[in-house]
Amino acid sequence: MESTSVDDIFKRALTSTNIFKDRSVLRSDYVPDKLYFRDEQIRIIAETISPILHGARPSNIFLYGKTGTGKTAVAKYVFSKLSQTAISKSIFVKLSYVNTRMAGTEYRVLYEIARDFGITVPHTGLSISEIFDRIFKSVSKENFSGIITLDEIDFLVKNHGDDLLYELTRANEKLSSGFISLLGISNDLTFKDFLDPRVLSSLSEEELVFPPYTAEELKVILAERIKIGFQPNVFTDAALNLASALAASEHGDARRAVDLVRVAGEIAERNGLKKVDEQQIREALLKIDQDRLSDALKSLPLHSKLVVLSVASLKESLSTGAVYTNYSLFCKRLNLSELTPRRISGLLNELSMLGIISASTVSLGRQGRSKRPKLLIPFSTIKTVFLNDPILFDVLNMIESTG
DNA sequence: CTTCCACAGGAACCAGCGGACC
DNA sequence: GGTCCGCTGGTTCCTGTGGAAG
Repeated sequence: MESTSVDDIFKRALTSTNIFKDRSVLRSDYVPDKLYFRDEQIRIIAETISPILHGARPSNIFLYGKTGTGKTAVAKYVFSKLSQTAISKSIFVKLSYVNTRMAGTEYRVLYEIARDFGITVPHTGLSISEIFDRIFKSVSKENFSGIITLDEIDFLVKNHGDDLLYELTRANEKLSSGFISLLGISNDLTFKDFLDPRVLSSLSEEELVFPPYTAEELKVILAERIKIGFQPNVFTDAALNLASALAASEHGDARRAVDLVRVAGEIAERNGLKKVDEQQIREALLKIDQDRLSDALKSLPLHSKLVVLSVASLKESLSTGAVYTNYSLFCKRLNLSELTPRRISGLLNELSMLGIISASTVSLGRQGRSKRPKLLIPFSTIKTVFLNDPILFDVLNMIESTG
C-alpha cells in the first residue's frame, strides 16, 4: 500500500515539469552570472584587490549590509573572476572562503583556511597557535598571495572575541615573504564596537556598505530568476509584484525573496495548478515561517524543550522562578535530574534568540527583578511538533489535564 | 530616601570527548 | 602511553540592579 503511494509521489515529481524549468537557480546559495544593482560594489572590490596581480598586497576590505543584500554573492563573483585571471596569467594566488558561523569555532575557521590553502592539518588535536604557524610557514615558504574571506564575521567576534582577527591582521608583519589580505563580511553594523581599535583600523582599510534592495530592484532580480527557473507564463505578474513587495518590506532581503518564489512554485506544483498567483505567494510566506519554527523546535535539546513546555504551561505570574518550578516538576515526572536555575536562565535567553519566546526583563520593585518569558508561537504548533515524541507526550498530557 | 526582593548575568571552573603529538 | 589540545554543556560562586514598598 505504502510503496505505491511513494511511487506515485516519485512519478509525479518526475513528470510535473509544467511549473519549474530549472529549480536549482531558485536555491538561495545559487550565484547568478549577472548581479544586478551591485556594479559599484563590484568595481570597488575589484579595484581594491587588483594590486595582487602585480604581486602587491591589496588593502583589507570590509563589507557591511543586512542579510540578502548580495555581499556574499558579490565577493564570490569577484573572486571567481580574479582566480580565472590569475590562472591565465599564471600568478600565484590562493583564495579562501570561510563562513565563520558555519565553521562555528576558531579552530574550524583556521582549519578551513589551511585546507583552502592546500595545507593538510588534522581536524582536531592541535593548538590554535600551531595551526597559525603552519599557515604562515606555508605562505612564506611557497611565497604566495592569499586572500581570506571571512563571512558572517560578526558571529566569530561575538562568540570568540577578536583574537583570531588580531593575529590575522598582524600576519604580514610575521611573514618574510608572501602576504595575506582579508575580506570581512558582516551582517551587523554595530559589531564594530566589539573590535579592538587596532584590529578595526587594519581590517577596514577599505569599507563598503551594501544597502537593502528596493521593491523595484527585487522585482528585476526575481524576474530574471523566474525567467530561467520557471516555465514560460507560469509565474503571474501579480505574484511577482507581491513577492517583491513582501521581500522589500522585510529589509530588502533577496534571499528571502527567492525562497518565497521557489516555495510558491512548489505549492502550485503540489496542488496541480498551472499558474503561480498571489495566493501561492501568501501561502509560501506562511509556510516558510512555519517550517522555520518547527525545525527550530524539533532540533532543540530535551531540556530546552521542557523549558518551552514550562513557559507554555504558565498562564500568568510569568517569571523565571515560575518557569523553573514547572520545569523541575516535569523533570521529576520524567525521572530526569534537573539543571540549575542559572542554566535555565541561559536557556531562556537562547530560546528568546531563536524567536520562540520573548524574555524581556522587568522589575517589580520588592517583588524583585525577573525575565517575563512569553511564548511567541501558538501552543498548537508546539503540540503538533512535540506530539510525536513519546517522552514529551507524557508532559503534554500533564499540562492539558491540569489546565 | 532607603531597603530589599528575585533574580540577571559575568567569571572561573569542571568533566568528558575525540584526537594529535612525541 | 602520557600529555596536551579545543569544544561542549554544564556547575558554582559571585556581584549588580530597577523600582515598589516601607
